[in-house]
Amino acid sequence: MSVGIRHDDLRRRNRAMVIAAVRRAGQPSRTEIAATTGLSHSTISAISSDLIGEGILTESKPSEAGSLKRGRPQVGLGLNPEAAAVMTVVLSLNFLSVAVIDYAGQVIAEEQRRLDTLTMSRDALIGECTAIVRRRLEDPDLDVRSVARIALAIQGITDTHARAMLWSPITPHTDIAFADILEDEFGIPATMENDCNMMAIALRWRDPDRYRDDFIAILLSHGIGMGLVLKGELFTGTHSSGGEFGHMIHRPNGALCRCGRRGCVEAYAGNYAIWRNARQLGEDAEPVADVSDADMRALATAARERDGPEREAYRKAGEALGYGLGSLFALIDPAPVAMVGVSAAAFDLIEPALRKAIAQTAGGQHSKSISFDTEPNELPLIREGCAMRALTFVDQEIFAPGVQARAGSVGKNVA
Amino acid sequence: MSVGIRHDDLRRRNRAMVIAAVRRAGQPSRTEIAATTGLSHSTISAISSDLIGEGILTESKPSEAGSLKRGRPQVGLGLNPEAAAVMTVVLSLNFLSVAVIDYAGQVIAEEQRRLDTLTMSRDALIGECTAIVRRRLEDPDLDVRSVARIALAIQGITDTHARAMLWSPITPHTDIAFADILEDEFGIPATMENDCNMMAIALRWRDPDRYRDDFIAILLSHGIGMGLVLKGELFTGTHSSGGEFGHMIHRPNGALCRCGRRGCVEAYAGNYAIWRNARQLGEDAEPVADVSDADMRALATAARERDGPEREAYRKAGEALGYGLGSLFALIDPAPVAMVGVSAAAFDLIEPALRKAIAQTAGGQHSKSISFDTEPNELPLIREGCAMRALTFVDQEIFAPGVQARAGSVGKNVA
DNA sequence: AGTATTTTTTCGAGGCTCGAAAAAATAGAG
DNA sequence: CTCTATTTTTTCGAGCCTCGAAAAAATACT
Repeated sequence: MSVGIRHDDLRRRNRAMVIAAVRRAGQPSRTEIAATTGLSHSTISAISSDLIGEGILTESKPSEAGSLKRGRPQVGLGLNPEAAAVMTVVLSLNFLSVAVIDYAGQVIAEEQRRLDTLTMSRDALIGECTAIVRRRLEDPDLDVRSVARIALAIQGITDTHARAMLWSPITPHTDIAFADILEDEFGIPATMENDCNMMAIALRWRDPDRYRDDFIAILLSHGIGMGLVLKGELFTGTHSSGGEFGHMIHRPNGALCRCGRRGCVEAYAGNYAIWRNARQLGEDAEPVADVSDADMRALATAARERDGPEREAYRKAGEALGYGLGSLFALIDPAPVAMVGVSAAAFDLIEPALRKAIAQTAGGQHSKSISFDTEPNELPLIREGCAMRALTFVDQEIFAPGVQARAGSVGKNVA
Repeated sequence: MSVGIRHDDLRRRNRAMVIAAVRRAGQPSRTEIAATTGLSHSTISAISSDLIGEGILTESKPSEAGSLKRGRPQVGLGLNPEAAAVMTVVLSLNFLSVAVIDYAGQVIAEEQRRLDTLTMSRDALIGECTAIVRRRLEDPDLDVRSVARIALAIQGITDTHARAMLWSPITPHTDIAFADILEDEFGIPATMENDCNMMAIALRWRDPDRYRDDFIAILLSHGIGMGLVLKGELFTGTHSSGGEFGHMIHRPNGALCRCGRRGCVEAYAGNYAIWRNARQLGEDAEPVADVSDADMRALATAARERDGPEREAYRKAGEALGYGLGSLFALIDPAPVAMVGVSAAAFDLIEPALRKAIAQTAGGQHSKSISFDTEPNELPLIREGCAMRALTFVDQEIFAPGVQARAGSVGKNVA
């Protein structure tokens, strides 16, 4: 059950709030912070004075040259880039990418590597990850005083506590406790996140007007993934990262899915499924391991040129996505959707069937008003999401510590 | 965005916590409350002294005669039944039921009425509701000093803010702002809740060990409804009460649903659907308006006796529920399920097909371990849920007031 | 140079929680 | 029957925290 609020929690929470306000607003003045947080000027003054003294925030002279106003000019508060750094590690099919990011959110170093994730041994996969992290940490060019947090992201299922990868399509191995492994190796707190959840977080930071309290990010890639923000919080399953939209059942006993089951949404809308249908291989055909982005783009071009099996394949994908979204909307009500990944570039081919299908569901009552946005490139989004997740952890747990972790409502998934 | 914590919020929150602890635990001593809330004995002493002085709590001599312990005996704290009262109004098909409940949760008066909800005019329906509430409020036998809150529940869809019924199967009329109507009429704060959500809340109070942080209540009745608790909070849609499990799509373009669409779970598992299949009327047959509980029980008996269309109808219902649950579990991970309503009494007929279907979904990976519980009688559950919801509102908003409602995380759905 | 205006800091007041110690209330020992 | 050990509850002063009001700071306008 929820736990009492101690007197000392007060300061901690309000510190966290000031830091969060600065991270969101960019260069807010103390007065602006007071307005958005609802705290008094005196309190904000005291807290920001502390934070500046601790090197967490910095004062920056009025950024705008056009200071037309009369009185004492506002002085903006900004995040001190040198207060800390975080590292992101994104592990995707045959590709490993890390970045070091300063406290203000700027990338200060990165490194990428191709690897054969599908055939690598478990130890080799882990070894590559730790090695690349070590290289970045030991880079003498980089004055990385303090990497305070590492956030990993992987396609697939992670556990609720963001400690381990439970299953992933990019490797045959399961249950790898990446967070613990990195923490043991480097002594830096780490979390293991789901890629689509990070996409959702990144969208929220990129465009808070459009993606605020309720929205959906769907990854249209080899598999189908989803990141869901509801009521301002990242939605996760009770045991796992959850939100396995791609494995909702579209047609009982339908097409063969990569997961071994039948009729999943992914078995109609994943790249391999579109490929399979376009090649007319039949719904029982074994899913191929990978379809290159170039091949997918060729498929889309063919579908746009003539009415053939390619176009029909995209129609089926749209239908599956539409019915799936309709079922999802029956549960959560409609919300803006961002389509991310290679096939988002072919959304023109998918959309008509999708809208037709969704209109036939209870959740799609006002299907006209549901807005879709597309973003073909998922990797930058995932990286940004990881960075923001790691940075907000630092904001809260390192720069505003003091609340003992108790049973109950600990660790809200604030997106 | 979230708002700063003011100094005076502290006391309010801790007051609310003490009240909540007493409501949960029954007759806890101050020492026990200190232990569960994590606050110091001094604080608990001060707060409970206030609350007793205000007539909200009462001291009760050591309830247990067997006070074997050595030192000063604990004195239990209880809710003062006279501190307030709440009223519940449950509106279901052809039936209206109200109850007055004291602050300690005991029913002190009730009244029930049959009506023909399907054919009544809008005004007549509203009139019946206000009339029955007025009779209870004006009852001279009852010393109802202060009904502090009214909670209504109805089958169907309500809005997120618990103000209005948006749509309900029990009446052709839509968008009735029951909460506002009652508030205007009687000047008592009211909310309009979804029946299945109230079931979920009641289950949590009845059996907190089984139904704690994550569970599902499914109403198997004429229609199919769902109440969902995730991470300790009632799950609602972004605009409506949400959780329209019955209208997730089971088979695209499948059986005709009462909602006018095709292939919804309800079109296979609702009473009318089981009836239709048992009578072999075909999937396009118009759903009947009502099937009596007696008829449903007869159907179940027939299905148990011989392998015929009745048994097949229950099998199809199980299959639809199983695939639906599988899709749901793909999103939220498996959780304990309570089946409520007439057809829960026929769960033996439903379960085999349900388990078989769920085992074929991604969400049902460990389908063996998913536990189902049945409760044939929904009405008492709904009433209890309403009562607890209204009482916790009183706990928080009347007896621990002081936090201004701002934009942001206001009104958590604590189940 | 003086005044108006806006932002930020300072300072005392009032609250809240906490820990330690005292007070209260009982069971058991002699 | 008295005294001691034990447990619960209250009391009290200390230490923080936030707040409002007033002062100080920094600029534009006249």
